[in-house]
Amino acid sequence: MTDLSISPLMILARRLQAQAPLSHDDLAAILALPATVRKLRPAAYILREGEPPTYCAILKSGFAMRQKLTQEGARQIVALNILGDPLDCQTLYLDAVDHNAQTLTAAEVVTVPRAAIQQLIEHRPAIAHAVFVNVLIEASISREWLVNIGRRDARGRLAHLLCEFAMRMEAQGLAGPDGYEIPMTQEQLGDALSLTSVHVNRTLRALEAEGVIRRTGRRISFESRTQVERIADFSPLYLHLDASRQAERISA
Amino acid sequence: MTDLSISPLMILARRLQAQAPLSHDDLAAILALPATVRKLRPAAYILREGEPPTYCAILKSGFAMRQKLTQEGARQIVALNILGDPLDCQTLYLDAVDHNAQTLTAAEVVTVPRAAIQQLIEHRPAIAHAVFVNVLIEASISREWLVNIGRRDARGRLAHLLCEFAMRMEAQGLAGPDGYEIPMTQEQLGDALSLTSVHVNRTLRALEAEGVIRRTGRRISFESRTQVERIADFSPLYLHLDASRQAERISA
DNA sequence: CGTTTAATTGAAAGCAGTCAAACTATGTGG
DNA sequence: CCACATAGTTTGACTGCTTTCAATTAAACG
Repeated sequence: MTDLSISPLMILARRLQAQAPLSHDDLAAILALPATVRKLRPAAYILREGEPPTYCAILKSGFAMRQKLTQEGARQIVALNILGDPLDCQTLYLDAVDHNAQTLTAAEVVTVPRAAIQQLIEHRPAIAHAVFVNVLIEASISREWLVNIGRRDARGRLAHLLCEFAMRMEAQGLAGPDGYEIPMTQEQLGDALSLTSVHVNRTLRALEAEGVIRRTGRRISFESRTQVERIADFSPLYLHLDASRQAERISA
Repeated sequence: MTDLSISPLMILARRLQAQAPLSHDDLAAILALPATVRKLRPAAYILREGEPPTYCAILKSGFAMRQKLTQEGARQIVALNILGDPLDCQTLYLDAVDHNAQTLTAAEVVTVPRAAIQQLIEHRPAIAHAVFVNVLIEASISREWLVNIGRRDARGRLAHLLCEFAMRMEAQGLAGPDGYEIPMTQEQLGDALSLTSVHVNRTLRALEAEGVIRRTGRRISFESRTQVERIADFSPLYLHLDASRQAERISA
């Protein structure tokens, strides 16, 4: 956790190392990547649907989302991203970006040319493995989101998002027992959950009134984590955190 | 299209070749994989949530789906698979299967040990590339499904599925201008679209009454493809078929 | 401070769900 | 070849969760 002199590429290295054990050579290769850091304001676009992918961005600070818009202008948030998440491994080998990526908060992004990442993957199996795992976990999360939006009512759906976010934040050391600040408006929560902001509001207050969560501004904490997880029908298998934790232990 | 003597692994080879140009050596390596063919009856499980992944299955004939169940027993179908689709590249590098895979119809599946595929990927960049593309396209489809379920009403949602399925079937040569037979009951359609079978029925009949689709049993054909695509807000970018087509042209 | 954005609340409307029943197709055994 | 069973489709009436519309309050920001 020394910080100022740290290479921005350490963010990427840490994430990949969490997914597969990397050799010193692998690490060195990652740290030798050409990288630039960009500071972004809230709601800034990182990727736009339809454009050809040219670089890969990793979130160094702040929060981001991926979203798609329908013809009628309705927005569906299809993923949330936090510290260390790569933002366009999802189009690493595709010829067009199929969704938009946008910051939720002010954020810093480490940018690496796509070709450089591709080369790394081609020559270093361990890195290929780690990137692969990252992509697979994201895919798993979006399957769970389908279940969440498709098969749970507003209460369960919201509770599920709160549980997922808590667990992912905790895995990055960004949340503790006192909860976390959720980096989105109730309207954005609605866009992620396919609810209106009005109903998100009512549902949040209902969970609060039930006494299972507490809120202070956008800070969420759990009065009874177990209760919320039961309401959410939450089982964390789909996050595949064990794999990461195991790899972390190995490489630690 | 010579058929009887054909190796079941040609199914896999064709699919991968459609995603990235493969050398003769790559092809030979694929065809040398240890493979077994299994015949499955309708509704047979191919993968179960929670079990450790041990092999990779490719659909040789028939149709399959991936689904997850909630605690309350509601089912959400999160993906549909047709000829040539690999069924568990989604857990190729994960330690637990996070969803169920099940046949829709009678089907044949080519089964390859996971370790063998992993080795191939490690030693052959072109194959790694092709498998990666497959996984990324699946992820893209599930993002579009999130939009579909989250942001379109029953009419648009159903129309969208009909368009997507038509296009994917056509890409595999399984559907022509006379439409295609959709390999699922209205209840299963409902499980894929987050609708009840009752409402799927009403919506299908409405589309038929509108005069934009025709139905004979489970055979669907389009009276006006353009109209249906407009209703569905369908734009095929997310299927990333261009990449496949390009690669096919190159390798043809 | 004034202005804008976000959160909150109430009342009414609507899309899809639920429940229940009839109808059709398919398949099986006698 | 028919009677029966089973699975799937179709239809109607009613209910309800969520949306829509509208207005108010609170918070954030320059």
